Amino acid sequence: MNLAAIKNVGRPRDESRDAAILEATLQVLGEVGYDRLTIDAVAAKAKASKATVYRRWTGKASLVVEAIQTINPHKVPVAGAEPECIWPDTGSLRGDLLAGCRNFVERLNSDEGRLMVAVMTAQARDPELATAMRAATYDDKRRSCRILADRALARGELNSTAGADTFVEVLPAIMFNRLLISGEPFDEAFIAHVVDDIALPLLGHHERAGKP
Amino acid sequence: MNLAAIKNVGRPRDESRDAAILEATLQVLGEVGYDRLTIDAVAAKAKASKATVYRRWTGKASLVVEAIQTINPHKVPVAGAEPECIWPDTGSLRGDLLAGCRNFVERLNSDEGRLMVAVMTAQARDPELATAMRAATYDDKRRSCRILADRALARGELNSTAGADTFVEVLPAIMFNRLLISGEPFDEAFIAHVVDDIALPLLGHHERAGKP
Amino acid sequence: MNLAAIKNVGRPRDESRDAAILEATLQVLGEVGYDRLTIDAVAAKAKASKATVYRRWTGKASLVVEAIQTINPHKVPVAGAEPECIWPDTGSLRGDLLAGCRNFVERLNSDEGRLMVAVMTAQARDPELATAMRAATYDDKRRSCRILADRALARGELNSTAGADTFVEVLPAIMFNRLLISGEPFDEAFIAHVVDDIALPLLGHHERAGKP
Amino acid sequence: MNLAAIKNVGRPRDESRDAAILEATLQVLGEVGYDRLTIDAVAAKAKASKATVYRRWTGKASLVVEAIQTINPHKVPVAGAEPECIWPDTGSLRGDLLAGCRNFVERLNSDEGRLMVAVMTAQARDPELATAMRAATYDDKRRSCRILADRALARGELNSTAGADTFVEVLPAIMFNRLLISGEPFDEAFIAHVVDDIALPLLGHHERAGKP
DNA sequence: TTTTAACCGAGACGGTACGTCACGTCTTGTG
DNA sequence: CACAAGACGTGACGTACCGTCTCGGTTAAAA
Repeated sequence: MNLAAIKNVGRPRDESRDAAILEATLQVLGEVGYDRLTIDAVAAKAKASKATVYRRWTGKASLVVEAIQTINPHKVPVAGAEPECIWPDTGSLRGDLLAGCRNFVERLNSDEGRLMVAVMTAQARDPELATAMRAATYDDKRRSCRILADRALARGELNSTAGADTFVEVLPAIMFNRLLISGEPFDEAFIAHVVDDIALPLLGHHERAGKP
Repeated sequence: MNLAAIKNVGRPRDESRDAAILEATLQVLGEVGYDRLTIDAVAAKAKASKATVYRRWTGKASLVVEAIQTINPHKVPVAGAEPECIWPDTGSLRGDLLAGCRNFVERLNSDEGRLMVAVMTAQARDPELATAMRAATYDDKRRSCRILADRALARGELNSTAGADTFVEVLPAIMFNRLLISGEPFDEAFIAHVVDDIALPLLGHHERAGKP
Repeated sequence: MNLAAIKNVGRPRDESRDAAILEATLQVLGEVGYDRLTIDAVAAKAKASKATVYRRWTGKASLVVEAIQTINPHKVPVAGAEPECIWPDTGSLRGDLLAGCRNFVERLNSDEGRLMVAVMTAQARDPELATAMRAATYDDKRRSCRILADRALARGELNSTAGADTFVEVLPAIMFNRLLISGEPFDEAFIAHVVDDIALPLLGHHERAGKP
Repeated sequence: MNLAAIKNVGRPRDESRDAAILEATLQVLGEVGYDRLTIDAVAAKAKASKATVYRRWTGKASLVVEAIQTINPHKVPVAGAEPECIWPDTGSLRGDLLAGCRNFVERLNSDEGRLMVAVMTAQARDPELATAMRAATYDDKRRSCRILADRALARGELNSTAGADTFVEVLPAIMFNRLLISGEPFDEAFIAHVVDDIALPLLGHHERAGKP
């Protein structure tokens, strides 16, 4: 695909330009949103040229996707590497769920949330882009949920894996639905609701320690 | 606001133009998607002028929203009117759920599904579009779910409304998540899974007639 | 070719834009020359959009040619109209020649000369453009020379048309050669040289009144 | 200015690159003309790098000029050397003129003519290019004309140098005018016309041997 | 019946961003 | 050092839509 990359001839790409352009992309994205983001603005902010941008990315969509991915680079799974869980182990299932949801909600309430929304909306246009976005957000969420369920099984808090699959399926759906469709806010009450009314029942964990 | 409408002078609008333009909008939307849809293309296909389009709609978003709404016009609740449920009453909760999900899935697997994806994914860019789309799709789904739960309560199949709210929240989320994010297909197995593993447990309906 | 022009439908072109754009073209041409002239600069100066420029002209070349032509619009012969001679009748052949050459030289030494040079150089690229430029400059010059020769014949200063053709051929060649190739200046000495050493001999007019 | 040339250190320039690049320049020039000729295209065709081109020439203009000059390298006068006339000595003025014009016309009708047109028309944009082109084509022509006139004087065919200067001025002008402006073809009739109706009269040679 | 005012189609208008291309320079690895 | 390869910043290109604005020509209610 790229002769220079294979044969190692010619002036090598200045990798620092990638970083500068992606950084500029995130800035512009935060300032004006996906729709009003222009390649010219990104290039100007990165003190790069449009040609350099187009040499590396096919257009606005792929540029923005990669920019988003740089926020949590560890979330993109490396082939063969052990999936990394970004959610802390608190010692109990309910504690893990609350901590995990809080962690996710925190990120969604920050710039990253707005950026995710901006890019999510672009995925229908480009299947490749959809796959990349899904890996960076949705699949990552599912992996984290799976790890939480496994921890609870290991602790003996759950006695069957039956509900785990459903939980892994439903929780991210609830989260992204609120983010992308209903648009309702993420607050502490919502977190408690998701954990106690949705996650724990689906997991078959009926003794609620923290909600007598 | 509209002198002609008030004073009733001048040439009246040709209402047939609305239909032609909305029809053209749906065609273009299906052909190239929301992003590549242009007002010029819609006007050309409808043999209308751009001025006529802009006389009636403020821009692409509102035009597309109204076009989408024409697909299931009865779903847009008229103020003061009783919300209409498009899901049939089969006599049992599980039957209602299966029938309702099948109905929805059928629509998603048709052109309407593609159109919804096209527009849904664009809603983050335009709050007005988001609200309109939500009313036409998501809120409608929630209404239908609510009615199903109420029917079951009336039949005595449920003895508490506790799970109903959660059910109303989760089921549409699952559906839209699959449509917009995971992209997995909608098939009969998925419908059964949603009904038996998610909906009924959340509703607190543990006796499953069809799944002993 | 142009539906609007034929069927007279749609918003008619604002002819005043043509004038503004051509005027702006001449200004920019004078300021930075043909090579550094950009369509953007012309459009900006004319307070027009690039689309408007490209709607009327195919590119820089044709735009500039037409702009040049506006300088001496009377020189473009109207079909069927009598060719108009821009050179004055002084009463004698030598006087006519001196006056005619002075008139031409005067124009070449003004902005028009620079503009002509600028555009002449573009003609090799575009045959159509070459034809237009030739009509506006070279053919016009030949016409004027022909009229001068006819006047002299009518006055009895010449007794044969033999030299007239050659004169009509040579004099413009000498002029344009100096303008485009040798680049030597046009001064009074050059004019006298052309008239007395080239034009009159070729015309077979050997009695030189003013040069005993 | 050039350390390597002075100190004779480092890798010496590969002189064969010059030839390859100039050859490629002529090819590209013939294929697409001066305006569409790009340094990238030349470098690619010569399998050279742009850096190598720019190391030797300042830009498109000087590159093309030198390429053109390679066509008739003997025409570029070496300082101090006797100017060389490329027109044969036939023994008579009229014979010399016919032979000289035929020689020139022959070259103009070949590739060289097209190249000259391509570059000539671009010279107004670049004074350096203009000077170089003039030396390679126009001045060369004038030199040849001067030599022809001198031969005739030596033979006694002319008895005054008065017309020689005018002849030297007019003949190249007629030639280049036809090539660059009027675009009329060069044929045998034109050659005879130029010799008998323009050149010989201006030279004051009224006995025409070959045209009784 | 005439007037009036808004409608209609077509399409020109000033803008803005697009993605491409060529420029002349710079930066690698290899000889 | 020269060289091939090719990335770099720059800036113009010509195109495509945007939303607005004129045109000439209906169309129907008001005068």
